[in-house]
Amino acid sequence: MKQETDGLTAEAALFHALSDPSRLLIVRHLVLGEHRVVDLTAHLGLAQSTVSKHLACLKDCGLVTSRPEGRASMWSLNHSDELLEVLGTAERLLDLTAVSPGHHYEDHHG
Amino acid sequence: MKQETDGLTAEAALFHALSDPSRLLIVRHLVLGEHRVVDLTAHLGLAQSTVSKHLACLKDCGLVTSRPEGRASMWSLNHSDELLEVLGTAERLLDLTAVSPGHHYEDHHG
DNA sequence: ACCTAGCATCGTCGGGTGGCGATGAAGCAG
DNA sequence: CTGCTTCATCGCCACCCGACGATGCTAGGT
Repeated sequence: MKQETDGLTAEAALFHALSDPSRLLIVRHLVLGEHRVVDLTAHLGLAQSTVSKHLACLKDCGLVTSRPEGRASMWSLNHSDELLEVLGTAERLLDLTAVSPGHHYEDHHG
Repeated sequence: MKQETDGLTAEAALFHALSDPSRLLIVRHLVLGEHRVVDLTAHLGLAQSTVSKHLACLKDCGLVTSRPEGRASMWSLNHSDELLEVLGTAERLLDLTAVSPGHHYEDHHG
């Protein structure tokens, strides 16, 4: 029998990982390639401990991976294709949602 | 100019709306069609106030809409196609994530 | 008019979470 | 070895959030 509840929780956890602006910023930055914690720290303007915690959160969901390189850790996305598809579809959904009130819809759908 | 920060916050809010098992369950139930609050209440086993709050949350993100019908409110999904695409891609991402790297398990849930 | 059904909202409470600084381990430079 | 850098973890704090019950409103039934 299929564990709907379990899958639901896992899916909720995945979305939770993406439900924070800082983490989204981290993900978008990792799209560009591997980055160290200190790089993300400088880019986000957050404390190093905060960034590490965010990375741990993303790692728990399997979205990112850390590769040790000397004293540093190189972080990168795990399944960037699917992840970007999720983000892209979400943005499209936002575009559809963000229609200004009072603005009437034009009936040509592309 | 484009407010990246604002879009980020909106996207985070969208994912936040999907980051709760109860809300995911509501969405999946609304896929089947319109439903009243009391129906969802019975289906989820949650208090009516809780369900109303979840629906308000989903409504704030533009994911659902309420249509007044008598004393009741019929709730339905807004952009079910794109929303289902987001959920589907997320599940696919979970499938990829659930596999430990280096160890290819033969047991796939299904 | 009166009661019931359905719903949104408010107040509350316990747990979860993001933010920070401090600490300690691990690796590079001298 | 000493010192510096980088990072993960811990403790703390403020805030957010999901859960509930209670309240009040509206619509339909009698």
